[in-house]
Amino acid sequence: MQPQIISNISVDCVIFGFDFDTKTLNVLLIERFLKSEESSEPLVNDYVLTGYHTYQNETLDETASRVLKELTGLDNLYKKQFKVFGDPNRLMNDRDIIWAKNQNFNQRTITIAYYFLLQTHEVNLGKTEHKAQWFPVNELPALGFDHRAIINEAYADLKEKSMYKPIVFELLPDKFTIKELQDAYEAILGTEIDNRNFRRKLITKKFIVKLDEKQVGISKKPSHLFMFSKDIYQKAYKENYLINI
Amino acid sequence: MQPQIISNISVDCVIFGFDFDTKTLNVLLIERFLKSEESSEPLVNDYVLTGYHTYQNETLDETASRVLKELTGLDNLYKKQFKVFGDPNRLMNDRDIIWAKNQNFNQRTITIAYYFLLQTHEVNLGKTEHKAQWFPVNELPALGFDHRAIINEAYADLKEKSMYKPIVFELLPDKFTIKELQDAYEAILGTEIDNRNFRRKLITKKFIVKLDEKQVGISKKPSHLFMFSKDIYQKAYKENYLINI
DNA sequence: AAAATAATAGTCAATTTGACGTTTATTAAT
DNA sequence: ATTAATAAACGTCAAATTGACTATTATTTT
Repeated sequence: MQPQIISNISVDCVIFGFDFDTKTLNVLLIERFLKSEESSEPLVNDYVLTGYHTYQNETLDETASRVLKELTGLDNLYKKQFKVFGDPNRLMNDRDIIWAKNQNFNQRTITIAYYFLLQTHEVNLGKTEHKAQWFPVNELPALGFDHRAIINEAYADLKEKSMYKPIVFELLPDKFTIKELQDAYEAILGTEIDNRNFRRKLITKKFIVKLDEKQVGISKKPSHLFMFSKDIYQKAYKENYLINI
Repeated sequence: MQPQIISNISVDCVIFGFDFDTKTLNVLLIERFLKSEESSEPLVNDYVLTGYHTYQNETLDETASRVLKELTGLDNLYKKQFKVFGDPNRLMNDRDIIWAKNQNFNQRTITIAYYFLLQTHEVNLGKTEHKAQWFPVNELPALGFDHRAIINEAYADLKEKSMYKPIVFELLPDKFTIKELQDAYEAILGTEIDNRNFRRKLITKKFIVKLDEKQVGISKKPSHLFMFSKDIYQKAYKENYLINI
């Protein structure tokens, strides 16, 4: 027996992935496609976030994790419930109306939006039954519902948090180079950062731990690997109540 | 005809008020009282946040503003939708169960939590029909539902934001002294701040504008009044993309 | 006129920033 | 085996900011 869904409440997930090759921050979207029965011409052909309704016996966090796992197979990623989207007129454009009719829903639905952070290469796109695809957050395709607004708010939240919290590390592997860290910051913030000042600033942080390892398998001078120590960070954070407006 | 409510969705409001006399950050709570029909002894006697269900044709932001206005008569305050509380077992303790029976609701309800910022003296407590009262955020009374958790999360969010955003000004009048500003920071952060360094740091900010006015009606040396210029702040902010982890 | 008190200004060494130029370790090419 | 190419990594210096303090000033009340 299927668990019962709450029909007017859903969770939508903005899955952010940092792509090391293109050095861009990307969003994972799934295709929404519907073609006319008569003309076989596409009525709806755009992209949406992954999401689903909450089950009666499930927390919202659990819904988000379930939805993520169904699409990516992944667990235990950084997860942030950042905003609720529940305007009475969330479904406004023609494609949404066609889609809603086809799927037989017409109720006002409130969606709790989450975002997740990972590296694009962690996801095996071939595996999922949905047609899922990465898009740079600055080059999004046509999107259904209010999903463009949801992505933009998620991105704004991530951008802001990245400036004062050690959240970038969630987009990187455990072992990373300072250059990769800088690339991630530049992708998120959309700015260039002076490499020498960036290095100096980050390397002096006690919670950025230098490992006895270097990169392998690259041409040119291989760089040192570092890791982020959550423990050291949290200890240091407690003393440090500074106003920085 | 009454607008129709969405029975499984509500909004709860954490109303933060800064009290200039006690220099504390307070929360406005309303009494929840129910007495036994036989014994006339109180079955439920604690406090809760103000809140209500969303109407079908209303945005969540509108619900929050409506609920605020009903209790305080106020409009146009700083408002932040900060988190959703929707666990299947939100209503757990005995008092909640008695209350729920009495009010005839037993459905899983998801509540969207907001917080508002103001000065305690802006609210005329006598005017409201509810028994409403201010409590210091660190000395909360017995609370119904999961409202203690909601307040704590709101407070954590406010604390964090106050460290990197000019949000304290929402707790102060338009014209304020540097001492009042410091008091507000100390109340929020729960720390003492060196007065001389604080003054120096804040006065040098271009968006803290010194007025040609002094305090009136106080003994001792009257202090200068300042205001916060949102315009200047926003202009300066755009250039300033700094990592501060 | 003096006492009391809160506001406000100032000092100095230590640290952090911003804006640059230089050296070093590695691989690929000769 | 030497050299060219390239990205990593280190260094400099003046300016600005911080942290931890002491001192002065403008008011009102006595």
